Amino acid sequence: MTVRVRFAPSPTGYLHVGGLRTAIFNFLFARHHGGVFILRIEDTDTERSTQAAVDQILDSLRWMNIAWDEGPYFQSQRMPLYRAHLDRLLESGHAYRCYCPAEELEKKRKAAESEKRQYKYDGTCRHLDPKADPAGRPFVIRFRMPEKYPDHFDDLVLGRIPIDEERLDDWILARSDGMPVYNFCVVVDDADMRISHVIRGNDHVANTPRQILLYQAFGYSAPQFAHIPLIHGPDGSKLSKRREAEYRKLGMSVSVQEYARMGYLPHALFNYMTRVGWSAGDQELFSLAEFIQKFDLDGVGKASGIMNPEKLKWVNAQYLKAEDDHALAQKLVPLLAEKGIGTTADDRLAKIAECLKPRSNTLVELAEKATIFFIAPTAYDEKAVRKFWNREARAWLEHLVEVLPELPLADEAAMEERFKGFAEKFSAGNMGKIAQPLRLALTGSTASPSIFTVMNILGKDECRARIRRAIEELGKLG
RNA sequence: GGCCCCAUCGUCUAGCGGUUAGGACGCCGGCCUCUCACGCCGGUAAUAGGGGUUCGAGUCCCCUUGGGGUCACCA
Repeated sequence: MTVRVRFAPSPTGYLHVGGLRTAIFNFLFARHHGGVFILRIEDTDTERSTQAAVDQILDSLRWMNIAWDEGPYFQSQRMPLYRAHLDRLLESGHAYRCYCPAEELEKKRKAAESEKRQYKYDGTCRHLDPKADPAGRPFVIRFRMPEKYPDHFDDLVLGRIPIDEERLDDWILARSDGMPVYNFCVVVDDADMRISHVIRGNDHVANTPRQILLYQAFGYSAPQFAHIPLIHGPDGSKLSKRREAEYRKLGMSVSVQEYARMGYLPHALFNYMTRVGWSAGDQELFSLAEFIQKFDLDGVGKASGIMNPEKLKWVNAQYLKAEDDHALAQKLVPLLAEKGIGTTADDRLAKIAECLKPRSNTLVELAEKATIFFIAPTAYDEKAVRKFWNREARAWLEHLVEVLPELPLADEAAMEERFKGFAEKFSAGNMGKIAQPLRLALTGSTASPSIFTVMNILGKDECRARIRRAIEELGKLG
């Protein structure tokens, strides 16, 4: 049997990380088994579905490099298929028209609630003669619960799930406007698309019995179900778009595209998300090829996980360090442009990326640190000024400006040798005593890549200008 | 509240009857060092509780507790 799986988001907003994880699990499962990964947009809720959301979801998936093999299919374009299936159920008696007004049903529901009773549809229209339909009156289509049904189903990750205790009534298949409802469309579509495995969040387990009954009513065999654990926010509850403000404070988000904005690499996000709820021994970092080779449902745990932005950051830092310097430069260009720095992804920018990547967790951080190579410091760290800019420092910086023309800036190893000589002369061999005042002059702070790398990237002219400016400032200190 | 699911360090997890309960993030030390990082070395920290089963339970069963999910003419 060929594996066919699908990711079926509803386009009511951007792609959120929980959905992303479901997409990843399906994608990896398909690739691992040489199967087909299908994308289906569940837009039967015309009130809430938007084209903008569809675009955002597709963009996020593309950004994550999660490529689908079929689709996207849109449920809104498959009405004839649903109609035909509805008719089939109506004809076979597995469904019937219900004319109960929504308000009345709502009243009954409220009543049940106040009496602390479980609400169930009372079956008012269950035994109406289908031929005696009161023409013109609005109706919904309900499923006719069979007498007999399976007492459980087997979930690939959760195991045996009982359904005999399930609260099942004659639920609605199609709204009064004729639009079929989610629980109906999934089944028709999954059957029509010959889905072999339904891998989805375990917030869907309660829906599964109904869907299984529908398969049964149609005479279709049901796919295998795999309900993966949800990902929760730091407070332990389901990730919610409404909590976004709180998440932002913690350096996280529910929005996939937000991670792009925050400077995360798509594969880092991919790696992190996959590893919550799935593992293969002690390994933390996987290439896509490794994920495909190792991913399977038996590695999926049952317990839900909590999103940990700190670890995501670490994973991202790992991939940042491993990223090619020119590729990084490429990604940096637009971020620098936002800061008003116009540059191309040249060798110089690659060199900047190289020395900054072990010092950054995200692309945004990297771009931030990179500015110092384009814009001379306008202020100097006060504490550092007091500590490093003294009379000796001034003498040393003045000497440096003088000998600058003959220094081999491009040869960092040779520069280090020359500096050892300077250290002997100006600070009794203490490299720190000459490096720090210079670093302060060049960058305005006491933290930067190797001073030799900084000089190399800046070049002689820029170094001279910055050092002179520093000497000037130093002079004002008296 | 009914029903369902889950339960190993703060977090992600390994473990699939016999381990000094392992790894990772974080945190704390140390090393490296021109600063900051990276890296390396070390440390901190867990089997929710109670009953069983067994020669032997993190591993199997039951109960309690805790957490989560779900109860629409949403998906």
